[in-house]
Amino acid sequence: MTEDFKVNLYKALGETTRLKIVEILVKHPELSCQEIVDQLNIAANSTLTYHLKPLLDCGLLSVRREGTFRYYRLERPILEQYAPALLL
Amino acid sequence: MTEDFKVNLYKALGETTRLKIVEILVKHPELSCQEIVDQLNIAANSTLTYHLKPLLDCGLLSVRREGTFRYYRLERPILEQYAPALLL
DNA sequence: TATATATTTCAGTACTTATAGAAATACCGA
DNA sequence: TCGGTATTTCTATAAGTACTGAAATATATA
Repeated sequence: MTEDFKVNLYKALGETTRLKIVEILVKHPELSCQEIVDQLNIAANSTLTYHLKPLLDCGLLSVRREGTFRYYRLERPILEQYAPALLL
Repeated sequence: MTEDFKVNLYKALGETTRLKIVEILVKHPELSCQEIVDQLNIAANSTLTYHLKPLLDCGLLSVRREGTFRYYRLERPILEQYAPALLL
């Protein structure tokens, strides 16, 4: 496990919008892009895509495609290991 | 526990120099400013002071004064709760 | 094929952060 | 009080980040 991995993981969690995304996904098995945007204070879907990237890159989220939708879900074991306080 | 607290804590951990400070202090009971600088890739003490602030503000570090020295130590219970992987 | 919906990519901008050197502050011992 | 050491504050700058609207891409369906 490289040092950069941990920095990137905590950097991903250390931003208001991204932490909210994680907290929303703690409460739902999976959500589409639009369903997540609807629960955030952001004006553009492109902002969500921008924030999803670091969360996906460090393995905190994964994605499932279904038609034109993409459903995002939390990888709970990773969160459990690195930031268990967020699962409560 | 406010939302901002968690964001600030993970933001504090989500930066290379600050994560290194935490990892150094995992291995030592307490260290002075200069002792920490000597183990980091930074050229100025002012840079250390800059990084200590967010770590102190979120309660991950505490400080003890002794003469002209200040000794920094890790608040392990906080790290245990929010980022236990860093204690290993 | 054409249209509609969902999401991402692109380009620009405002804002924030990391770094450093110099000056200031704090404390100690001679 | 003076000189020395430890640390912080100040100021500036370069680099990185968050956000947006518009355009592009992808998929489903009529």
